[in-house]
Amino acid sequence: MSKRYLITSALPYANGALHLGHLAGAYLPADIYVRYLRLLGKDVVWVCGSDEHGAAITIRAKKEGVSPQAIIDKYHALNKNTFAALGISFDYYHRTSTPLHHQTSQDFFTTLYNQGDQFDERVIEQYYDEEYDQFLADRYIVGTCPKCGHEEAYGDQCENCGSALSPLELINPRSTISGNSPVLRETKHWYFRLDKHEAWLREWIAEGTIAGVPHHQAEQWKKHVVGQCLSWLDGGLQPRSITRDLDWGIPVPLPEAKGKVLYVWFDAPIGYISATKQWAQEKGLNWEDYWKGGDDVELIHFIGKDNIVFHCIVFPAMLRAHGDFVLPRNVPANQFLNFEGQKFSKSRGWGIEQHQYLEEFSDFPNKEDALRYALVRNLPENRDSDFRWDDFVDFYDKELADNLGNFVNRVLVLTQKYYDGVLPEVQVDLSEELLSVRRLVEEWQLEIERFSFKNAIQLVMEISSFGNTYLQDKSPWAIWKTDPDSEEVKECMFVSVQVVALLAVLLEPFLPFTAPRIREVLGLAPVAPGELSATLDKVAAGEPLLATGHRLGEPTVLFPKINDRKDSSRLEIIDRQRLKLQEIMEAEQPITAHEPVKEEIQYDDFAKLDLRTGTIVAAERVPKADKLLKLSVDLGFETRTIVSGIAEHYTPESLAGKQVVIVANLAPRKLRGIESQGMILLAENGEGKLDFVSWTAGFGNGLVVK
RNA sequence: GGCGCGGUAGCUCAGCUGGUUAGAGCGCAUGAUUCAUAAUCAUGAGGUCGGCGGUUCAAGCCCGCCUCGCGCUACCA
Repeated sequence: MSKRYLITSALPYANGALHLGHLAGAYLPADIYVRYLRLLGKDVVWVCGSDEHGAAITIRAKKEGVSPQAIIDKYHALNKNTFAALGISFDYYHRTSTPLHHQTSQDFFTTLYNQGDQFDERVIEQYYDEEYDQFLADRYIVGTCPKCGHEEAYGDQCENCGSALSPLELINPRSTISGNSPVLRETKHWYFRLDKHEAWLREWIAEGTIAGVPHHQAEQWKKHVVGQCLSWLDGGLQPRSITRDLDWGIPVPLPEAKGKVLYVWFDAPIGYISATKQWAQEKGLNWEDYWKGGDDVELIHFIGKDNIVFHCIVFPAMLRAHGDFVLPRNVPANQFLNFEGQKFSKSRGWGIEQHQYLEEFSDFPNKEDALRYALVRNLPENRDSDFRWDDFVDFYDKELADNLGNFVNRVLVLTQKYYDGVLPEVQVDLSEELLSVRRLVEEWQLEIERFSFKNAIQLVMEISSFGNTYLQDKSPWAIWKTDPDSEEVKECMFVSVQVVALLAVLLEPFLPFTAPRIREVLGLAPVAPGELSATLDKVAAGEPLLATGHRLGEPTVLFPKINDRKDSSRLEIIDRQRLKLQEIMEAEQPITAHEPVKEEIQYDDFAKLDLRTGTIVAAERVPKADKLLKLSVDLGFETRTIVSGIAEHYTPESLAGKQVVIVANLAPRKLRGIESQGMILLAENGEGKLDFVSWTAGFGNGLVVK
């Protein structure tokens, strides 16, 4: 029996939009993996959906004066549509507010409850709002933080100092519903006996075995995942409360639990199950084949690192407590993506949300794949990484346009020119010509199966690079000039076209918008499920992907460059983003205006510097450089040529006669082919403006500054 | 405070179980080339692998201490 793959991505919480960090964390990697599996013709289902319960949603609804239902409807639709627009190809995007999910969660609870030993009942004291006659969830209580004195700390956390709190710790607690001081009252809650699962969980995570029976290869899990889990287990597992006094959520299915709902963290992962049920129902399949198929099922959870403990400890414990369910074979959690060096922050406006990207880049060609590529190239697979617009531009221009796009284009153009787009007949041993490509493809497959998508996409680019190098080595254009019937040229073009055809398949998981366009210019239909298997076989056997006589389509530009001399429109889109960030930074400047003073040095360190007075006698722009000016500085005893990166701040004409201070003993350095013999001193303020360190005219050139 | 993960070329990052001269891309320098989206190709410069100490015939990879970043988690109740 062949394996079935059950893939999940963390359910987005339906009270807000998702930013690029979320996309890079749990959705894009999963999409790549799932598309890869489908290309291999595997039996795979990928589920996700909106997580729509919890106090945060009711509070937000109250604040905005709308119903919780309105909130979740809005964000469910937004997130679902945005994912779809970015090519995130879930098999099912469900939601936890559906009756099916409620029923599934209640059944799950009841099963555990009926076992008798999975839950504890505890009566605890909790704050109660007497005016509104209800218990207050942690988030409904504010008060003064005992650690930092912040007066608006929530019952679960102080947003000022970040410390985790319990409502009982707050000084002067008040209800956010009535504003009154709440009173303590007894209430009953149910606790999941996580502690009873500690032993097998440790073995499962550390060894990858369950009661000695192999389940997965523990060393294939990411280090930070295993590390954090073992750290948690070492701290000892405690029974965990799974119910809340709240009116928004899934009612606890017990007669004595009126007014109580399942804690959102309990029902959310069950959402994976209900989503699969719904999908299977609509497909006429049996959901249990995927969740209860034992060793035939590969369950993979894609999440961000904030969710590790939940998906590696709590949810597996729930699944095993329930019985029959499979456990995740791997949880390839990603770390966090930062944005231009800082964390995404909605309140600061720092970062960009997925839907916002699509809107603001609406005029950017191939914007979906441009974003996907920038993110894959920089996935936080093993540590936090950083999204920068500079990288976005570089990846797009240097790799997508110059390497990949240009390769495809030159192959197509040459083949059209020489053979009217029809593949010539050749005698060529592809397994020999494409030996290195074959190795790269094998490596590519291994990397994907190790969840190393960053490596995998770079291997694809190496194949494209191989193509460029191959073309350059053969230089068919040189041969063709004298011998248009050359066998060598035919072979070269035939082989090159095979590489393009291969790229179109390998790229599909990463660039699902571009891959079909390449197929189109090759005269092929979009790639079909399972086609990768056949492709890999052909590559291994040295058989062509496109045969002699195949007719290619007309070449088109896949990626028009951002830095394009004739068309600045794409650069303008990027520049608007840069400007936005600059404005945020400037608005915040006054608070963090000064740079920290550097490490202490000794007098001798200072004495090494030879600073001299000088006068700029001539200045001119450096050709082909936006920022550089070539300056001639009179030091009295000699005139130095100094290249300085100030062209964006000063015109050459304004500089002649300017008194400056230079570093006279700095090692010379060539910039844009001109040797710069020193460095001009300037100060830079918080807004990036510059000013010269100067001296009074007439005092003298070449004098030592100390 | 404890624990986990990370700190590798100017920048962004690879380096699987310790093994000869530490890798890639970008940037920079030099040269070649012109089919192509001013694209491509070759060559080169550049690293005390966060710091100190230790184990080993041999350490970026192992151990200890320190330091910085990210995260988890406590305590002083």
